[in-house]
Amino acid sequence: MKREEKAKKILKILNELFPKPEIPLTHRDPYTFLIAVILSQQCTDARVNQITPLLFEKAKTPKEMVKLGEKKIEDLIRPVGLAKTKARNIYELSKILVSSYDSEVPKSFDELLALPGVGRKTASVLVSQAFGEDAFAVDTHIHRLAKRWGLTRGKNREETENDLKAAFPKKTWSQVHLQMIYFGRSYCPARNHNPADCPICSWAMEK
DNA sequence: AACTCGGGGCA
DNA sequence: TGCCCAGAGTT
Repeated sequence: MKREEKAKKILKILNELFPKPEIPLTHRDPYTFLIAVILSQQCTDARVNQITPLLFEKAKTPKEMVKLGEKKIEDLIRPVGLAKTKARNIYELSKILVSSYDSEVPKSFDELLALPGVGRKTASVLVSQAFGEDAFAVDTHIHRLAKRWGLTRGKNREETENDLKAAFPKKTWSQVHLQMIYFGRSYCPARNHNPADCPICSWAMEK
């Protein structure tokens, strides 16, 4: 099957299964979204969702976070793992936002990348999901699906990102990114995956 | 590009 | 208990 044809069929299935994917509440405010994404690093959503209400009740702006202090942050986020590192990053990052960005979250990939605790993945998620830029944030989940669907032969993230961008129309990138994450959770998990039961792998998977 | 790091999940 | 893995940071 030709790539455009395959991508079209995949788009159709994703749109049927996840029409207009809902952006979770925390995503609407860039600062709390950024913090939630950092907390999600190497951690399940369930754990993050359990602690964000408590954290944001205490501090939901950079200024309040700085005031709360590193130690208190660490105590509040303990269940997400890597609490010490994440608390330090969140604290330092919040100080930088206050001092250099007028307490706003910067909107460019490069500025985000320069913040402590923000790497390629977190910066990509921010620009695509909070700031509406057309982007893919390739993490292992996205990578896994792209490989299984034969959309990339890539071994690294960069290559996968380029292949996905080539496969789908630009204005769909951010939405497809979200849909792929939801699809991966429900139909195409990392483990215990049976291609025959997956609405896309069942026909798209190569050999 | 390859390695390190701290910690979660799972056998 | 040990192996694997995600994602940031470092070299």
